[in-house]
Amino acid sequence: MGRAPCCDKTKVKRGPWSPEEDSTLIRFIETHGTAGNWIALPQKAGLKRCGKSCRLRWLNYLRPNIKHGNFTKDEDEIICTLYTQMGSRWSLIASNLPGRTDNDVKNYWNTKLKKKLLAGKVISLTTTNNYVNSNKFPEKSCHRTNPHDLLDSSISAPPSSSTYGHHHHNHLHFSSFSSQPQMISSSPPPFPILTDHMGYGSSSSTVVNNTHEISLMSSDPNHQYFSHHDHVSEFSTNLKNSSSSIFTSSQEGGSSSVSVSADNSTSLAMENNNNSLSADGSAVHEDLQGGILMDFSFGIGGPIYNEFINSSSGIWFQDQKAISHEEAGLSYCYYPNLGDDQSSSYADIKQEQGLFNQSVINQY
DNA sequence: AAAAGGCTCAACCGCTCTCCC
DNA sequence: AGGGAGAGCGGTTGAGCCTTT
Repeated sequence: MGRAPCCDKTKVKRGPWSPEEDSTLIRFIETHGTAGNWIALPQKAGLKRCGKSCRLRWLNYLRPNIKHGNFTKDEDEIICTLYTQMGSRWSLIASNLPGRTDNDVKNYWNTKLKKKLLAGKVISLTTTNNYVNSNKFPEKSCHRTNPHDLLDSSISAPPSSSTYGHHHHNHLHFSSFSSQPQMISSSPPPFPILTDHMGYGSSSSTVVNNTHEISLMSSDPNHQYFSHHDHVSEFSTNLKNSSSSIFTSSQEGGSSSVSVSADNSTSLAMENNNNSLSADGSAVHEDLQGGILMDFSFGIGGPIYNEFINSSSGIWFQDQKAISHEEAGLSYCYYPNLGDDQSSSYADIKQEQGLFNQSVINQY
């Protein structure tokens, strides 16, 4: 048995507010305040509205100093950071953004920011960030949301038995696809980590007519998209000649990717905020030693893609821990010939898994 | 030009929390 | 301590606008 409704739904107006209703509500509240009783307010104000509707209209639209639209990059970062810290607690998140309402932040997240995140265009997430006033954030009801909750996920490609500390051969075993995410290690990787705390973007590398193409998207508004065909062959050579190198995109919230052509040559794409300087990887791989391709931190990263075998997989790192796609909240594939249909992508990957293991892992 | 599909966001719903008697 | 009522919150909806075909 449910709770009694707050008002008679048949006797109150619903739907969009008219300018007249808005001005009536504004005038009343400016004169009398809410008196701490929204339920009684509409009758006193002469509005044929539910008290909850009045409250919502005032808080989300009519009260002074409300900002709408045009979220700034800083606001993006705050929202994303707080979301990872506390989950969808929109009112708390909004309380850290002057002039923003919980409804606005929620809508912005659901319609735009989540997509930006998927595209790798947002985020500088730092574990030390603490925008939250702890007084407003009672531990009692605190729930943290794992990044994988950020996004719908239907593919999991957990690198199940691999360890990333093996320096001689790369034991990236994608032994089975499981619906359960599997942590492959919880220890920090035993090698240097380059970190670009400013960078966030995305990258992809594909093979077209047996030629590697690398594309990058930068957070730099002047270099939103660029490609680095010129560096590919040189870098591919470096990659092939390195029997035990770690290739890291080394950025926070950025990404890296690899492509493998039919002749088993490879190319690597990386993104960070320094755009072209490290886009071909040359600036970041020289000092590193190890055995696998990876991406650190929160970003979309580490996908390994081979269009000839129609597969995609990879390893993600978050807070220097190896995690699966699903744990990273990134278990999707938007690669052209996998399509946006996540379920079919999963089927494709699953079907081609064995071939994928052979062709790709042998590169490292 | 029209239809279909996608997107946005204000508004609603129903639940939990908090306060007060 | 228990219960009722209002406030607050997050999830969801759907009308209207925009874009694509």
